[in-house]
Amino acid sequence: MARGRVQLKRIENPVHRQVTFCKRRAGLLKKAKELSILCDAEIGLVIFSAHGKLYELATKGTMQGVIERYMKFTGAAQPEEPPTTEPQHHPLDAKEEADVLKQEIETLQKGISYLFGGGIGTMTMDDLHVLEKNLETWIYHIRSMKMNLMLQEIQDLRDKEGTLKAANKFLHDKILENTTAFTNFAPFATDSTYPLTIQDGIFPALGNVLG
Amino acid sequence: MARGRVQLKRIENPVHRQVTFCKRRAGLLKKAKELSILCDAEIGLVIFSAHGKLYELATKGTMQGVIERYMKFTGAAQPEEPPTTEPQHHPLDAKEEADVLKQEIETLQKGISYLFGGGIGTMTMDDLHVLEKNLETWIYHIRSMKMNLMLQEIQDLRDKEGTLKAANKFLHDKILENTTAFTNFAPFATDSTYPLTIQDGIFPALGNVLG
DNA sequence: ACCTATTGATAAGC
DNA sequence: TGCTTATCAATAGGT
Repeated sequence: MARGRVQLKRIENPVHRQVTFCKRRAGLLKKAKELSILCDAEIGLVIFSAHGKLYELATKGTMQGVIERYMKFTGAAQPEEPPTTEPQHHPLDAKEEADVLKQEIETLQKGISYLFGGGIGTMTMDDLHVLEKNLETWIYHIRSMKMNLMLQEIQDLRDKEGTLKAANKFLHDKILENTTAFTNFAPFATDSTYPLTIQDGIFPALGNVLG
Repeated sequence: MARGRVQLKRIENPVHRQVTFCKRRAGLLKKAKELSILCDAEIGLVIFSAHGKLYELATKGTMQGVIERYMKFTGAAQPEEPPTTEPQHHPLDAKEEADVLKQEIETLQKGISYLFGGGIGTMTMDDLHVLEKNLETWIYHIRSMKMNLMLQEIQDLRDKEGTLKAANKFLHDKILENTTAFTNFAPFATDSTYPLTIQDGIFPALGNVLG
């Protein structure tokens, strides 16, 4: 790296090894964060020092989440994880659905309180049945709302696309107009081959899927 | 790093993003290996690309070993080995998903034929139970695939947005360049107030919702 | 994929 | 552990 090449071999001097470990560990964690941010990747990094100390980094969630996702890929069993009982906060920008979501979360909390307050042992079959139905209803609403939010984003992105395309056309027309007026002085206009259009209809079947 | 500083922000241009991902991923894996060798550390590194592909590195043993060691440190329950449910499909692209979808539809049709062919009256409770389970599985897969398709479209629309913004900037710069050269003959250039930018971050919380 | 100008990381030294 | 600096490594942009 600096002031002399480094052999790819265990550093014998314990002081040098410790210093290098600290520096390179920081560098590695930084690089991992950068990769995750720049390229939208989820990264889990676990480092055990020679002495057994743990250093970790998980982008886009928790290390547990990364491990579970990894497990799914490799086909191994997933670690048992208690279901998240804490209501996730959704910092949505003035969305009407946020209120509905909060209401649904309250419903869930009531169910949780009900479950842990009374204790499972004291619950009758009817109680369990009611709770089950409530949970099913809740899951249904959550799924619907997730769908709606995604559909909303798709629509807004399409709107953005339309606006940007219109802006492009406007600017392009301006260049053409200028070219017509000052042909001799605007040679650049003819080689303005920057892509102005993008394929449409990439997802013609989405309507079917979403329907 | 080189030839211009890099913003610590998601790279919008999908081509640049992919290229940078490949390069930096290789660099990160190399750095991790070096740290492990030089400083005698055990490292587990898991990288999921934005498209869902998995890249991993485990020094001094297997990733399973790293995960188990990590679990011991954090005190979380260790993964129970046995029940490998299904060979999970790799991240599906649109075509693969379409094929799977067709196959699932055939499965549904078989179920429908079964239902109406034999008649409900002739079906045993076991038959109904099997059919129910199949339908549940089918619904699950359909929902997953709908989610994936929508996420894919969101991603592609974001990519489109980046490209269009880049095109806008190019055209806008051309106009400015032209304005500088022919100020007296291009009065239009100064009232070129067409909106060139659009707010970002409209859906900052989508990750939470989708998670 | 390969090339090179630059930036970023870091080994030594203190 | 932190700071400085000489030097090497990583890599962004281009071909």
